[in-house]
Amino acid sequence: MNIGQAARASGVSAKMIRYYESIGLIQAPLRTDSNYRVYGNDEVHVLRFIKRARTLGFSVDETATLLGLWQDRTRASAEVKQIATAHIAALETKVAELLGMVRTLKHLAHCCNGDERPDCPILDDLAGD
Amino acid sequence: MNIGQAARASGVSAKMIRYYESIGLIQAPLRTDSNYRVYGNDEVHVLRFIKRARTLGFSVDETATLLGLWQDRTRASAEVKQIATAHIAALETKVAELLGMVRTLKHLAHCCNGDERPDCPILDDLAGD
DNA sequence: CTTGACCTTACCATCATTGGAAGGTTTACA
DNA sequence: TGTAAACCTTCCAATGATGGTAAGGTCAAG
Repeated sequence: MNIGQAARASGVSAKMIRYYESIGLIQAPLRTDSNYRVYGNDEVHVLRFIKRARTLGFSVDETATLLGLWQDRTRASAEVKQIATAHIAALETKVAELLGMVRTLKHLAHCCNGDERPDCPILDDLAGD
Repeated sequence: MNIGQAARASGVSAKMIRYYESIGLIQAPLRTDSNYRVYGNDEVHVLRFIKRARTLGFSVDETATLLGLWQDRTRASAEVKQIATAHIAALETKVAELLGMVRTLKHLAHCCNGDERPDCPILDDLAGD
């Protein structure tokens, strides 16, 4: 399988596959005589694992750790759960932050006439008035 | 006022003040004979405006637009409200995305024993099993 | 045999921010 | 007056994850 086919099969772009290889997240695959990377089903499986982890918001570093645990048949599920739980907490912190912004902005937008007049509580707030 | 004092007065780091100047978000200030930047209260006010806009999650580009509107006394508040409203929508989209991740992860974490055994529904999900 | 679709490496850009190095200036204190 | 600390200056590099592009080699179908 060429890198393009592996990309289509995994949902990870060829560009990112090369990048993941360059940072050591995945192993360098064998090459053909003409220097093309060659992938098999196992590699695609790994790429899909990575894709899914990234989709769930895990950083590449966390993904590397999860990948290591996945490939370690003697891992304790507690370790995985701990990473997931910490990630959930980080996501919830982020959500709370964003909701704080939303709350403030909604209040300001609600107070703003939004017409042709220049008076604008949104700008007043930004200016600290 | 030196850049360090302006930084302390505005909450924007000296580093970022120089950066904002370099990208044209703020005007280049006067300099002393020894080439030090000199700021006054107006400049600090602008920096605080920028700081507040960034805190509310506006991009630097959006901040530049808001700054322009702030300094245009004939602006229509509708224009500002439109930007704020669009930004609220973007934030809410992001929140929904994150909450989707949280929902999935909580479900998986709930199903995972989190003990010394290797069986782990979290990894199984990531692997696509 | 040519054409188009692939592959390769090697850069550059994004976005906002931080860090550091190397060197000049100002201030405070002995 | 000397000096050391705390400033300031510019320039360059890195972050994280990805997209883009350019220059060149390869493969497969017509």
